[in-house]
Amino acid sequence: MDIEQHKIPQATAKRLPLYYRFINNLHSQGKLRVSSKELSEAVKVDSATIRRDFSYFGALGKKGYGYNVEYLLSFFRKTLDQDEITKVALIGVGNLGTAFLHYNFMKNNNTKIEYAFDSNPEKVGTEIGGVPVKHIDKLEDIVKGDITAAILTVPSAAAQGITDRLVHSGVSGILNFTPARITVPEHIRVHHIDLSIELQALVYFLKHYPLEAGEEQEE
Amino acid sequence: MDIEQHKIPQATAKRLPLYYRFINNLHSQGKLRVSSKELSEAVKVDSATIRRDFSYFGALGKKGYGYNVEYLLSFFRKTLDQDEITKVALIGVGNLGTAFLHYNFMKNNNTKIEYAFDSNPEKVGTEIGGVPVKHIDKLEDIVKGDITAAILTVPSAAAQGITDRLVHSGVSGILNFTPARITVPEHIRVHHIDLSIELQALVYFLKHYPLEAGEEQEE
DNA sequence: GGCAGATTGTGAAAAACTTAACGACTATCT
DNA sequence: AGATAGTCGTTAAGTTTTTCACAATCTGCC
Repeated sequence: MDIEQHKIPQATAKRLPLYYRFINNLHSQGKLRVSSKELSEAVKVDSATIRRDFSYFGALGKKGYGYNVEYLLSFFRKTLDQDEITKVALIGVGNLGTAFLHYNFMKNNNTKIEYAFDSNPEKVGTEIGGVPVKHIDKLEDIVKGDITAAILTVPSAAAQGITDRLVHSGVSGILNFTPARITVPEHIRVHHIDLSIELQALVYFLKHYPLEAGEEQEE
Repeated sequence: MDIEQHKIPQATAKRLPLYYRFINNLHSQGKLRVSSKELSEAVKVDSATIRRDFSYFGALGKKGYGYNVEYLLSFFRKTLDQDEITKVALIGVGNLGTAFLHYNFMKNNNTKIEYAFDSNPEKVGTEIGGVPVKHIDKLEDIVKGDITAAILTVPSAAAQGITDRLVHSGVSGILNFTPARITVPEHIRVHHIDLSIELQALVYFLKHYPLEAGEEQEE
């Protein structure tokens, strides 16, 4: 089964959590069916792309009818949540880290932030958004063998050092919010999200790609 | 000149701010020249892609030599900063909003957050990261005609309402950090960044696309 | 039961993006 | 001066992603 999964395009994989959330919304609103066109308007993805994305998983809909929300939801739950919850650690309880901890993650979600780490003694020992804050010195002890992924919200000067310790403690993925581009062994996956770059890119697009009626938006 | 700019692929445009920052770093480290290979290792983008990206702007480098850091920097400054600074407003001074305000934006940057808005009377009137916090009721008065883009860091229930007010006040771009997919007229550009989806996508990739030696990383 | 209208799933084409490969050129070493 | 190693810009090939467009087929109504 894992072999076949490889046929799902990465672009599709990135949209799955988005679909999942909106289907969840529809379900809690009591909606029974939805068409690719409706969904398209809600998530801002072309309806043909949605149908194509869904089709990678087989025939989830019915012609002339659309998709059954209940069925779609249970399908996504099975596909995305897959067995067990992924345990995550968050490093760096500044403003950004705190924002993450307050996010209501467990809703519709296959991930749980188990621990946060910081070096500030005023924060260590407290609990934020239900997540205990540990001292950064304990990183290896606590993470080792138990945690799969890490969210990196430390100052960029500390990024590579903490990364090395995370890799050494066996995490397989890092969500890097620092401006530093961290270096990791080949088997570790890193996604970078850089707030400053996102803003600059938006501004560049505003200046150089003014939207005319009919042009579409992208992520 | 603006007409020709349209030939730059969007994928390239998104990488420009990243290149810009690293070239800046190199420059402040006193480095005089850099090759696409070196740069590739620093920013984690294939060296051929970098050469291709740069080439959209003409011949910036010298064969057998590489790129002159000083020249590259002045070129990017001209291209990205383009005349004047873009004025930005931030709506919602929660943890995420505060993180943004503390970001050192003006460094290497063509954008400035001029005002923040919130409804909390304890925050209104203060200044965070050098940015004055105004009451949300004043949004239209202050934004109108002066502000080009907005960063939306409000609770998702408020997202569409604030969006409508921003559009009405004449902003052309919105960086939306709420999980809601907002609806705007066609001439307004929206970039969505959804923290929860980023985490879920990372986890999905970890489970279904385990990295082997030789596979590459993407954003 | 039958028909009008709706909507999927997908083949095929187009578009967008990345990567490999190489000719042309530079710098430096001996 | 010639040899060597390094590097760009670009052509061409490859890959991935999006979009079009429509037959197949289901629903809902009469």
